[in-house]
Amino acid sequence: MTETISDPIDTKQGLVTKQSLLDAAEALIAERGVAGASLRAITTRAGTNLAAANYHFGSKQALARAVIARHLQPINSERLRLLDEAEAASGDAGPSLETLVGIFVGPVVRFGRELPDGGRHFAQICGRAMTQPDPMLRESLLGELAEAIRRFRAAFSRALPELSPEELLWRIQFMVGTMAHTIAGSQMIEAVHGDELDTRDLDSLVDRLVRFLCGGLSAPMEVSQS
Amino acid sequence: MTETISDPIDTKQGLVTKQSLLDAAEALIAERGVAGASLRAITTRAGTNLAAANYHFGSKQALARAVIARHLQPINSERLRLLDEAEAASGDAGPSLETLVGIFVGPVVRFGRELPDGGRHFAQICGRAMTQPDPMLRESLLGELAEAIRRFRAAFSRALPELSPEELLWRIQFMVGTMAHTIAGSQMIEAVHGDELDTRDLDSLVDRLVRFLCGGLSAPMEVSQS
DNA sequence: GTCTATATGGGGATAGAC
DNA sequence: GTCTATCCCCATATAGAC
Repeated sequence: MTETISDPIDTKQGLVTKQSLLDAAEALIAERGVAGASLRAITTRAGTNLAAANYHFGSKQALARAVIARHLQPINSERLRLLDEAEAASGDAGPSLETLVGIFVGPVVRFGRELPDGGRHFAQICGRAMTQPDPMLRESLLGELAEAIRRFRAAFSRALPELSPEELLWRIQFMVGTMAHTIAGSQMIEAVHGDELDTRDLDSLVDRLVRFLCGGLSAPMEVSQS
Repeated sequence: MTETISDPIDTKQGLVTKQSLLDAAEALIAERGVAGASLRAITTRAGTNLAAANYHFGSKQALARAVIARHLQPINSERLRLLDEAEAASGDAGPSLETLVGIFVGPVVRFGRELPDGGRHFAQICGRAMTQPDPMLRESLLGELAEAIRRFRAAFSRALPELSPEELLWRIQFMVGTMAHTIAGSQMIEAVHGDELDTRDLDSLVDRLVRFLCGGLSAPMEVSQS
């Protein structure tokens, strides 16, 4: 029963501290923003101290980057894996628009399901990150996203052959914006419409988003006269 | 030629200082975010000092609120005025979907045209504000928006009678998100796609946005089998 | 790996002279 | 209305003992 607190065979305690810091940072950054979440508050919540955070991450900014990367990397891998599968299954025609949008949107919205907070904190941070003032954070996020965007751009261009490359790029931008704003938290919905909407039913949220985005992405270039 | 620097008949000098502070705050908040733009930096850029800012606005938060309200109020008045006009002109049927979306999106995107910076700073702040961590700022923005949202919700429900109230509300939320993210600045587009897109041609941007949003708002509830 | 204590700098707000 | 000087608090990061 030797209580090997810091057994050299593993660094279990170190990993636990790191995890606690990431969890605390995630919650506080979601609540107060990157600038508003002080290392003091984060380390207190994590049950450690300033020195530990700098020992494990080197700086506050690096901690913030780690918070984003921790979940975003698996999400993007999942997206690319699903895209590969769909492309293999669909032959020469390529996956349908609905399939592509579902693959792009689904993992982000649904990913947090098994997390203790349902992924709400991460989703909020991630949705805000793209318009974040701090350029380092933005670039860190965009770096993770770049490959996925390129892959999806090619796939969308097959599913929407009538769009010019420029128009397609704009529509992808609009799609990302819709998604980002949705997962960043619908403060507006709750504020303006009270509790009319259930923001917790993620499955039907994904369905609604996919419908809306498919309609927007496939909109005709000429305004209908109906 | 009595140089009445502080003539009691008007408070011109005070107004100039106030304006400079708003201009400086707008630029710096757009660049660095609310938390990142210190009053010291703002007042230096405005050519004054800390005390002046607190004299005119009372606090940093109030200054930030004033920055948003200064342009948002005219934008929302314009939106409501255009909506009134369109409703009067369209009779019982109500304005078309395209008309409504154009009225909702146009003023925000186009408003800054006559501003010295083309409205870019304000647009960026405004697009970020809805997902801002600071609750006071968010609520201030939502307060300005609430009436417009309610009016447009009623108008959209006439133009899209086949949608359930809940689905319509979600789609409005998606629309606002697309718009907010678009005006918040397309860091993504520039980062991922280089200079492939022209982010300065506001007229065609509005056209593209309206097309996309009309497609999304009017998307059928059942996924097409095509 | 973890902690206490501290170095160093910057923040918002205000008092009081002009 | 404007400014200088200052109060007081909080931030990040690190040194050095354990």
